[in-house]
Amino acid sequence: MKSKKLEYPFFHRECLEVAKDLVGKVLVHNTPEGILRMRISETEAYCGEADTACHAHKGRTKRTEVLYAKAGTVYVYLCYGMHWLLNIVTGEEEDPQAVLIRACVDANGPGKLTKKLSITGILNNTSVCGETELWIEDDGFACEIKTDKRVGIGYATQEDQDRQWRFILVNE
DNA sequence: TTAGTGATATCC
DNA sequence: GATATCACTAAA
Repeated sequence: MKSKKLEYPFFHRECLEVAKDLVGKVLVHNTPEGILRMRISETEAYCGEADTACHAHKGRTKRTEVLYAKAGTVYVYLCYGMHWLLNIVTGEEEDPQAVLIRACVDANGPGKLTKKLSITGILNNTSVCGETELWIEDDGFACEIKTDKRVGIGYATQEDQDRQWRFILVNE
């Protein structure tokens, strides 16, 4: 099966669905040095203002503005002063849902992932659809996916921390 | 286990 | 203007 670029309709769905479907897909970054490809092995869903773990849960700010954009928009966030975290906006415009790309095969951890792919804040507010330097491909890879609790969100309510909104690739 | 890092949000 | 916080990593 030939690789197929994922377009707007793929992201224009509920973030839990998108997060699950993104596992096993290939993240592609077209840099001046060449094209980098990495298979996504772990994602997390952040489902809007009702989700206390989501950055936008208490309203729109300068930082979370991007989450309100339309599906397929890239949200790159600098965390702890040194790590870029990569998110893809999903769902309806004006509804702050997003999928955090937590890890790829050969890059265990969101900070390492972005370092390997040369992703920085300049990609914030760009899109993964259309003519851009960053996109996601489906190469027909089928895999088993398991769910788990999200991590690193100790500030959220216990209820939200217990949600199984993390999706992990199971390697056979 | 702990330090380090810097943008953002929230408080004066 | 100042401080507290944070979806992390590396080193021990």
